[in-house]
Amino acid sequence: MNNPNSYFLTEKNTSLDEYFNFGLSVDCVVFGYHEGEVKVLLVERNEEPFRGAWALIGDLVHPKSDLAASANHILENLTGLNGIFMEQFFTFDEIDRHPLGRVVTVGYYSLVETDNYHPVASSWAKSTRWFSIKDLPDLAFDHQLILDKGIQTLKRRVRYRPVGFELLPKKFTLADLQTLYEALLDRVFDKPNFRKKILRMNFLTPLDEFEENVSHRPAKLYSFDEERYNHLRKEGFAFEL
Amino acid sequence: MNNPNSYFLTEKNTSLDEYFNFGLSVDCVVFGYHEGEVKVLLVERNEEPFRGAWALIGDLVHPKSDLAASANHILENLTGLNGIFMEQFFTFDEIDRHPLGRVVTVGYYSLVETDNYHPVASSWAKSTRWFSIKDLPDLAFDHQLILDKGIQTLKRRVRYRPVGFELLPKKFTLADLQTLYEALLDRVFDKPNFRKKILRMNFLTPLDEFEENVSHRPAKLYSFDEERYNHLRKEGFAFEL
DNA sequence: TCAAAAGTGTTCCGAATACACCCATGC
DNA sequence: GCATGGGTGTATTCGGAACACTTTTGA
Repeated sequence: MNNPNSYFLTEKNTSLDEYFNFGLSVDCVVFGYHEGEVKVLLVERNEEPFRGAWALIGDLVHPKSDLAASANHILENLTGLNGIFMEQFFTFDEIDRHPLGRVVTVGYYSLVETDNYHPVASSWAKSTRWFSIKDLPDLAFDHQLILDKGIQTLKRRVRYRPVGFELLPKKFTLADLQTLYEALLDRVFDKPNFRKKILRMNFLTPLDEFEENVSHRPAKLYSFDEERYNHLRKEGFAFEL
Repeated sequence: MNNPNSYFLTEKNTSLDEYFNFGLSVDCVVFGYHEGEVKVLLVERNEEPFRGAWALIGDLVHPKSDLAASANHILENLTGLNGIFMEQFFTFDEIDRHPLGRVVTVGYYSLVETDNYHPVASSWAKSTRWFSIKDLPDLAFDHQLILDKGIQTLKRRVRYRPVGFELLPKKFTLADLQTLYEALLDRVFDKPNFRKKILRMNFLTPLDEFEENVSHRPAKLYSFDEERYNHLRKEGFAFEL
């Protein structure tokens, strides 16, 4: 396959073949939220290279598949959930980033409710574990870099788009939401003001239900108004506060 | 090369070889600004496929090179400028997106001062031309999609980060800056308020120079305070107005 | 002196901030 | 009744929006 008509082979006298030797992979930064902390799902590798090391969930993409399908596949494989929210955030192409060859990897982040998550056994993962993003182990490959960029992306994105829907259970209190935002943005908010601001955005539906078995006044439960929520997801908003 | 230790070859009984058949390319959305309009630089292809069609500036990446280097190379090649501002925005991996094989492309956008730009002859480009983003021709490959995503990225990013530095000449008036923002965000601003808002951000240095040869009161010229500008680039800000 | 665009000041209003206070529940 | 967190109201301040006005130039 030597195609002189290719528009890329400009001044170089090389054959096209030489160019088609890349490997492509996906790496997923799976975020969850539990007990006031933002978590990331990592796997303990059961194979060389980096056997025994913690790593992001990832896989080589087969030329007949694509990134989204591959990412969905491994996520479903590992969490038992499918149709998880997922978004591409960056592509890493350092020449030496992978010991097996020239592998370019595309980073995706996804958001899951940890309550729904049940780890699934897998041949290539010795174990999986949630880590707080404040206390992460050393990672295989350049996964530290990918993870950092993923966290940075999430933190930036949360200011312009709603995120709670994917991370919180169906019913939650305003305090839950506030704690989530505090964890994501790493700061505290004034309770009355947080409430006012969030409620004014109109993407919450107050329910006629309350917390139970708490030794204080039970909090009202809310759910997300999916329509309005998706609208804001597209339009964006500025979460100043 | 059949590596049973690869962590990716999970349940599939395939050899690793099969996976290393991707091509990788870069496509650059080169933005400029001239006479109150945001422009994109396109090339008229001189090679099959899509000979004669307009396309983004792009190239296959050689396995021994990387995305940034390749992008810089073709930009320098085509514009005569190097070290142009450039940022990755999305990766496109549709299976059938390229007629020559499985090519995954990474979109970059860059910002250039059209004043500095001088088109350079190139073997693979019959011609190059600036197009207003409001009046674009049909494009080769899936470049329409890439361009749309690039424009969308720029429009979004301009709200959170300063951009004028790369698009305007060294010295400019506040009206220039306002017109640029109006073109980027596709809306008009109130002059006094725009002024107040921009000046409050402190990234402009007022010069002791003025417009010349205008048939009205000459406007003061400004330049960007590079230090403060880069600081805002990193930190981000919300451009509400 | 007129047109045209630069540049300033002022008023109005809504939203962010800070903080005091009341309410409902378990123990 | 008291500790605990849920939930509300208000006074203050700041910034966005609208708009009227003055200034400086060339023709």
